[in-house]
Amino acid sequence: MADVARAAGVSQQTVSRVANGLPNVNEQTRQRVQAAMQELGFRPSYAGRSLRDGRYHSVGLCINDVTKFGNLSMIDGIASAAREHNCAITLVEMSKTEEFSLAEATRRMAALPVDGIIIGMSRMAPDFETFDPLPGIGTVIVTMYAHPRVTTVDSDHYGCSLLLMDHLFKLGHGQIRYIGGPSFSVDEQFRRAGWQDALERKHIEPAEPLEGDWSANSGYEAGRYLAEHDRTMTAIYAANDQMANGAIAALRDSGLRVPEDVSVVGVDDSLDDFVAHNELTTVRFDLHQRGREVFEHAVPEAGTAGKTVAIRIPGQLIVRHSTAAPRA
Amino acid sequence: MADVARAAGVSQQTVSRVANGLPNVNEQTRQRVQAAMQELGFRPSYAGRSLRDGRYHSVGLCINDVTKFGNLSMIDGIASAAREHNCAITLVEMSKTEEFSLAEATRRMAALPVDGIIIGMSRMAPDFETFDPLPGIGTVIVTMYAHPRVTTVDSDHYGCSLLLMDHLFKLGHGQIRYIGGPSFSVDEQFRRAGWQDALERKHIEPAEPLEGDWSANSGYEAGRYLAEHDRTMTAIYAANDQMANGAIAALRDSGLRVPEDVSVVGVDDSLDDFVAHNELTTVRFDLHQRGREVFEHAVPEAGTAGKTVAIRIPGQLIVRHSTAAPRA
DNA sequence: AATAGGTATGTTAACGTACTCATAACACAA
DNA sequence: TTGTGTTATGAGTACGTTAACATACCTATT
Repeated sequence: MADVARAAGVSQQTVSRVANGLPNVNEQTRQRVQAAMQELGFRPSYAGRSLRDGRYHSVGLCINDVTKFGNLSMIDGIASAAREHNCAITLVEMSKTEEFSLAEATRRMAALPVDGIIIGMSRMAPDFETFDPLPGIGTVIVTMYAHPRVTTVDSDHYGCSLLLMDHLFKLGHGQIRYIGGPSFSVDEQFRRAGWQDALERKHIEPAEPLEGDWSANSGYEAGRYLAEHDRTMTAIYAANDQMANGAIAALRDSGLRVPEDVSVVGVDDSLDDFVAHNELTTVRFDLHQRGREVFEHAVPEAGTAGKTVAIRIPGQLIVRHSTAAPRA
Repeated sequence: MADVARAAGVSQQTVSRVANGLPNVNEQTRQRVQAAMQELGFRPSYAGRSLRDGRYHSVGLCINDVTKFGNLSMIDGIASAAREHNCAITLVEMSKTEEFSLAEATRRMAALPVDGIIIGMSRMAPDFETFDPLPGIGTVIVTMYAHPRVTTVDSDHYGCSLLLMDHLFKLGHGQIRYIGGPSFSVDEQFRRAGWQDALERKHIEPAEPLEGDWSANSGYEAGRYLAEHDRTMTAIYAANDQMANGAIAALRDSGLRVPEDVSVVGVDDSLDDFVAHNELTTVRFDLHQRGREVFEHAVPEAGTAGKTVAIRIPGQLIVRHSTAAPRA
């Protein structure tokens, strides 16, 4: 910047004014400075600016595995919210093997150019209870668990189960079999709790839940098992669409029709790109809204700052043709 | 930092030494400083550090739509390469609507804390030919097109077609129908060129290619059309697995067996999570290797810097059970 | 006793920016 | 003429860090 100033025969301050498009610069001077900038290939220094005004215009996002559907949708939602605020995302992917703790994640993120910290907690962190956010920087954890000192935001992974169960109950189903994700997953824990509570509210003893790994193949195996072992089954709730899709394939391979013999529902509404004529009844989450909530609590504009809240964004039931009334 | 120094009764420099774990600090002093840091909640300033040593430890990534398979895999691959170098990713998602130009993308990225710039060019930019990278910062474009002044890296979207066509030729197929992605897509352009060249090398006039939008539904429609209009067809090459999956469903709905009546191949190896018993013959790309190449050319370590290259990373043929010899 | 080599610590400077305040020139009204 | 306001520009400063150099002291060797 000093070089540009010298080349244009003005002060550094005038260069700054031109660079930022501020008023009160003579038109001739402006052109002279711009020519000098061009000449010297001047680019304002991000570090200098940030040091000066204390903002980075970027929000930190720490997740463990980019490719999981939940995390991908997180990036997408936050990216669009960030763009609306003219912000970038500073992404750190934690090693998949390494032990994940909130303290460690926070420590890593705090060393980066971020105005706020977002941590995706897809499995319970060992230090969740005791965790204290760093003072002076907005912190949001994306998870269903509430925390007394940190704002948490998530899609409502409990409520989605209630929506689906209610839909199945209204069709006339009683017992509903459950195919869950891996038990360490927070999403799984809440989706499953919703299933269980919904049944218990109707005084139905929940039948043994099955555990998959979110993949279609694991859903297939579970579906196969149920088709062979549960003759009275009329409905399956798979905790995501991928497993639901696998379960449907298994039922059909076992000679059962969907939905005439067995109804199947999933969660996420993630099949459209992969499966033709997607007929699965599911719950769709508004991931952009979640992204916006997460972003705005992590980087509070003047005034928004403040107390710890726990935000749960409801999903929307999408009824297609994988559900019907049970056989008489 | 000055506050910490005052509280601990030492100089700023000593605080710096403690913060960075440098030697030559008395054990007692170290503890005193650390106590003061704890007390005051000291965190080193990213801006100060960057200003001092001119590095950001982050690489910029500019893409248009996070959710597309190609872009997601880009994030994943680069994230793992970045982590190996103890780097973060500064992600900017360009508006999906806004006109995309390399100059604009570069301008945006250059204003961020990045040691290198990576631009995903999934469709041809209007200024590709005339584009000049900013001097002083490593720039890589992820695309199949080569550029005289910029390093470009991509999975080999041309070669994958040759692999698949060769596989089908060896099984005894002649004419092979093509279901492509949208024609503005760079990946599509090269996959299609590979299909066409492979046929022409065998002196087979390529039959009219069909255009989809990468989704399973578009593959279904194309498959349906082919089943009805091409009685002699023995093989379909769909430019991604999702469309291939749709095409297979269409063929079966039309009473054709896969692979007995028609062989089908795709690209990406992306179905595993979504489809049980995935039987599709396809090409898998090593996205982590691509990520590593991209990263290392964007942020050249001392010595690696230099000339413009064009790197094409070959895919690997995965033969499953959607392909067989044609009917006699 | 003088010198050399190590260890612990402090001082200075520079990285690039933009705010605040000061100054200068000029126009216009009283 | 004097005062008042506007516009264009410059000077000074502070943001937080760390390399390089300087100093002080202590120990071991000659």
